[in-house]
Amino acid sequence: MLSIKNIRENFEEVEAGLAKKHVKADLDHLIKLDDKRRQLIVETDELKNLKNKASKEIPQLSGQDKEKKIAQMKESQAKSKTLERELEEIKTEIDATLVKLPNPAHESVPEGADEQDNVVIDTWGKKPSFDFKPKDHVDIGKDLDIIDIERAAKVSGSRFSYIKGQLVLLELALVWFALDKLIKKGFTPMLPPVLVKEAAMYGTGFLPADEAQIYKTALDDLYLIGTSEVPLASYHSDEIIEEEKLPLRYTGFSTCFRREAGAYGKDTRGMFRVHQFDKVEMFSFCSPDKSYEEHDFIRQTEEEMMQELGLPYRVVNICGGDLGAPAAKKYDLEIYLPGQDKYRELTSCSNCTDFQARRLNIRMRTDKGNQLLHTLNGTAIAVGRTIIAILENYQQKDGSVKVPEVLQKYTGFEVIKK
RNA sequence: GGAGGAGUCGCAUAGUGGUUGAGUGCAGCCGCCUGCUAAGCGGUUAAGCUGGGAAACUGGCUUCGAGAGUUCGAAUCUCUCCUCCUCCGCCA
Repeated sequence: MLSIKNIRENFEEVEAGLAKKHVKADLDHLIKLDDKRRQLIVETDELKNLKNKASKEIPQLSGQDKEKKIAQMKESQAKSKTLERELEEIKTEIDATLVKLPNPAHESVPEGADEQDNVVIDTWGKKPSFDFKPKDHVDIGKDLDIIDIERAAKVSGSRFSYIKGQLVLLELALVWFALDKLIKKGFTPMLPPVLVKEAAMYGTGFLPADEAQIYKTALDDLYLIGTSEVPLASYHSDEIIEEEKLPLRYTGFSTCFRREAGAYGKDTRGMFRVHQFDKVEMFSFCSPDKSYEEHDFIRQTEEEMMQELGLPYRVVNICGGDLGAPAAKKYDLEIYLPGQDKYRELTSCSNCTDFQARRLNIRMRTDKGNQLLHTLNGTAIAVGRTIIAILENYQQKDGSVKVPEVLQKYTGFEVIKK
């Protein structure tokens, strides 16, 4: 969320940042509303001041003087209530507008309307060459009996999967691999709740923007998280953190749930786009003047993991029109999938600046007073998609799949085979 | 799910309609005292909004789990909700 103060003080910058996201907002109208709000605050505060004084005087008075004063206050309090109601309405209107405005894009974000305009800034690794026709993960999984999508459809519907046998151990190996690395880099591991209250969804900016993507429970006003970013960000809500403790880094491992509404035709084959998957996530609470450094750190960490896993990828700077509401800037790592002969999104990391911090009320204590901090998130390992990438990139002619070397100490085997 | 109890300024507590601009203790910080330490004495320690002022600074308002209500006036009374605790039931 933006603050009205920020809009007043950095009008042109905010306007430009929103324009980059292809969002048009009537900021002039907002400022007019805020003028009215301030004026009403002055008026109601005067009346409240009067009230406070009177409630000290009244007990000292008696008889007619007392009756008179009470009658007088009755009248002025009625007026005060009316003004306060007016003030509430204006505040509600301002907030309703602000909560819908996305975080303005950073100046280093490329211009553009959609995916087509994202900018590839780096490419790593060599696409594997095969002396046979490579299969996609669906066929590999079926042939080795380690992925069962048909039975998942029977039990849960489309876009679900069973992971079986050796692949289960590969998943856990990936999780261990990520956690080992991140703990060394100062991340505190967390197993967060996967059901959260509405406030956590609003606080992180998934509501109201992405309502259609979120599962909601029928009887309990709780939402299933689409990423552990939600409970990790909310962990410190309404807190003030000492500046010396920043950056505070957490890594959350959780199952994630996404409705994938509006993706009906997309990625229907296999488990690339499913309703449920496991993910190791990085999250950082950071001082505002260091957040772009931290963003690079998170991106580099993602790249290191891909390199150690030996998966060819490219880095994409997401353009303004393709950015979500909370992010001021975002990088995606796209992984090469031989089964599709394409680079596909595997991880992404965002600098949300103070957008989530304002909604969640997370500040840092500095010598110069308290101020909102910045929040950043990045995928460490999106397990499902990483499994796809490993199966397709490490497949062999005989139908078996080699285990990337860095994972072998966790799996205890070197090859997945029949 | 049923029955009770509780939520006050970092922690602990006082406070059942009006001198509460929320007191006291502990802890923290600063100073004094002091061979050292301890003790003692004095001061100080929340957040948000808003007005005046170039600024230093200064005035006002709000916040006692959250929201609504009663009242001229609510930490205090009423209602709803949230969280935690105890007991019973059920359960991985």
